[in-house]
Amino acid sequence: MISFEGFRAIEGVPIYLQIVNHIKRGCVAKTIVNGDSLPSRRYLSALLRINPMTVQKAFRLLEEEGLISSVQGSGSFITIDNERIIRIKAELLNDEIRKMIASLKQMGISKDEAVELIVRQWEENSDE
Amino acid sequence: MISFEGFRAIEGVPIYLQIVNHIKRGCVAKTIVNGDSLPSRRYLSALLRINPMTVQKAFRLLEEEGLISSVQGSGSFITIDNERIIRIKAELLNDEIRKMIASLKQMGISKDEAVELIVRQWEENSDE
DNA sequence: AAAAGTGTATTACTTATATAATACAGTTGA
DNA sequence: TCAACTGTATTATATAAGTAATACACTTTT
Repeated sequence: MISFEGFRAIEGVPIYLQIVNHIKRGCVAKTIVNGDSLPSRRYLSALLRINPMTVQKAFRLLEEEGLISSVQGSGSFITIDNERIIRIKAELLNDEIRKMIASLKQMGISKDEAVELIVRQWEENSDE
Repeated sequence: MISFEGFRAIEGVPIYLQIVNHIKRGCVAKTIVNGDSLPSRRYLSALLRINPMTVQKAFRLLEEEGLISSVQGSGSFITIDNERIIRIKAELLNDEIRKMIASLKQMGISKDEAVELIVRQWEENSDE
């Protein structure tokens, strides 16, 4: 069963998208693998204290992308292969880093400054 | 007059927030300084091809934060001091880097991998 | 003075996000 | 069998984001 232990909602980002990203990032990190079962919509909505329909929206998107498969009465499970994971990894990494670099450049930060700040902050947020 | 030449709308982020951030980041980068005048709401809305009320919302937020001052009939201009800029810089940098690190950690990326990816991508997006 | 520019305010509409309450259909397991 | 779980569907409501049209007050410029 896929875990949502470390899941922390971020304000300003739609929760259904955060659920989608949680799954995608887990696949990239190999903490989620093909065949893994997902918690039920009702269970997850109770765990995250959100509406079942919000979970349903996230699961529907994942199903439309072909990352999960759902069976009425039974449940949902991961359906993904390595080739797909590699593409998702590249896509997520590129988006995330590109946005941050664009932002820091707009702030007049140099490459070396950026690396310095990132290295310093990498350890700091270990426990939060 | 503050320039919006390099302004590129990012999908998924409210435009009024992007305008607010454009001003804040410009202040941090010192490309925008105290006393600079802003384009009028109507002019900027035409330039960015968005509704004047969307620009108004961004300007209202900036005014509520005390970063700009508006005079009816005349225009709007930047009102900010160095102490404020330092605080905004720390705030923006921290938020941006923290979010990226959190995301990359969820993807199982190591610190060294992250630095490598960022350094490589830093030059690549110079001309986009 | 008057036109043309400024900021500001109001109302209405569309879409997205999230919640809420039900209902129905299929599977599992005691 | 049947209760308890699954996924799925519908309808309604609330808030935020963004667009749209219009109006008014003020300042600048001619």
